[in-house]
Amino acid sequence: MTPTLSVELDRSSPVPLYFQVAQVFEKAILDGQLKPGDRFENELALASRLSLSRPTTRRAIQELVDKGLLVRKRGVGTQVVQTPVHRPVKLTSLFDDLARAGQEPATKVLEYAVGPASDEIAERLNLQAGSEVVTMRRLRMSGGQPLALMTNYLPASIAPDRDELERAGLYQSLRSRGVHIRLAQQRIGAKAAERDEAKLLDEKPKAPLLVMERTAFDDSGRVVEYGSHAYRASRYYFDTTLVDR
Amino acid sequence: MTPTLSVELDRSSPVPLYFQVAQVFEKAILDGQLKPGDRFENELALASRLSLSRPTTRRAIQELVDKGLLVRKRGVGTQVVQTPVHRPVKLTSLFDDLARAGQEPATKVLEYAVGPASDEIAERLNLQAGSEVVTMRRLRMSGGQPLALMTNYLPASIAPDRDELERAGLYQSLRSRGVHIRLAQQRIGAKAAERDEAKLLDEKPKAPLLVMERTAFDDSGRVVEYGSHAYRASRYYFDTTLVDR
DNA sequence: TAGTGGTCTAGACCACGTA
DNA sequence: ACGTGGTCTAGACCACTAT
Repeated sequence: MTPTLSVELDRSSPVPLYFQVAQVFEKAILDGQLKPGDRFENELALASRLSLSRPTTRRAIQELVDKGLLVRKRGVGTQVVQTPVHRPVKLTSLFDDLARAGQEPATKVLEYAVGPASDEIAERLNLQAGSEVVTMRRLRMSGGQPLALMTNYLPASIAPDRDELERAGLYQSLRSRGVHIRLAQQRIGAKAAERDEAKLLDEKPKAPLLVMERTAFDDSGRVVEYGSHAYRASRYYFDTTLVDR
Repeated sequence: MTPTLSVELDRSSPVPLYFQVAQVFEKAILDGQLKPGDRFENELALASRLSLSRPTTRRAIQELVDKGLLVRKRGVGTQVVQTPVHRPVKLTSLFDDLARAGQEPATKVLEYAVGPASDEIAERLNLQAGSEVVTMRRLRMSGGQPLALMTNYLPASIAPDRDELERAGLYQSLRSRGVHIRLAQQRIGAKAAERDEAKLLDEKPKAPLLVMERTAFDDSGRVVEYGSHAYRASRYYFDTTLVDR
């Protein structure tokens, strides 16, 4: 039997109603109050029970479908997925991820340089050739061990200075400068470690590395950052959830 | 200047209006009719121009935001992203991807076995221990070269037979059996090739491989497939797009 | 203040799957 | 035939940003 969850809504809150509803059910699913395979209340019944319009209720449910917690089948109904996902994919940086997981990340800034962009970097950042660009190379540590070697390029106009970079992550620094990253294109692959990479990451030369290239955009659609990262294969992976809508 | 795109709608078509609208603008962006950085028509104007309601228009725009082609900024407007994404991430299999790219994939089925599931596989497929499971090991070729070594486990009740597997991809076979995959959880990492993997993939032992583990669910939330794939790092990568909503 | 996107309402009709 | 999700309408009010 599917339990009927009590949902308390705060209409004076700035948090959207659909989000409040989604949160309650997300928690119920992850807590196990709603079990894998359980039938979910249908939209109309739920809307009526919560005194909400159907579109608002529908949007709440859709949030959970997009997160991979619910599955809908036309003409049939909505059900809780058998193995609800553990880690939703979000638009955060590695630093944020680790900080949230309580891993106490630390960053060593190996290089921080300002200068005219090479043709390749100018193109990747969508800047005119020769524009001022900050190049940074950092070693991310976690649990006392090297985890990732990260090379990033940013337009000099928005790049955080070296001190700030040491304290916070790159993304956090950008946020505090009013730059809001809204979109990222990533390419994930693998390669063998070069000699210098291996040395920095405490791996053997030709050890397998997980590599990620990322281009990040702000809410005006401008390129904010291009990064090329290499992770120790033994210590990192990417989780993704794909939904067919 | 932002050109005003003419949009022809077919209200008798089974294709949703929001989708028809989204398609027209997606094509315009990818064709370059709408250029990176261009201001996009605002919702209300577009709705009125197309004689559509605002929610329908909004949904069309949202589709393109989710695909990483547009960026919206509250109080400001909507703009075309500087470097529109080339490959949207979809819920398809490698076979579908390659077929679409005209690479003429071919699959060699190395192993096809039916038998009781091990404890680990039973758990991954959310089946009772000892349930009948099909284990398949396949080598995917592309352009005459090995590309990926794929090991998959499926409940015997829905698994395609060996012949069908050779002809079509796994996902296409499942679709033709009425199994619709709606959700996939993926974990992407890297590792060094084992001796047997290296031999099959025409790589040296310890060569870097890109590995992906995937659990796929159907529209009832049941586990349909668990797969563990290894790709030659030199020949494959994953593209993903993340959007902050 | 004007213009934009973000949210919300209260209905409606249709398509699909199951019984 | 019935119940479900999928789509669509025609409005409304609010929050944020720039001028």
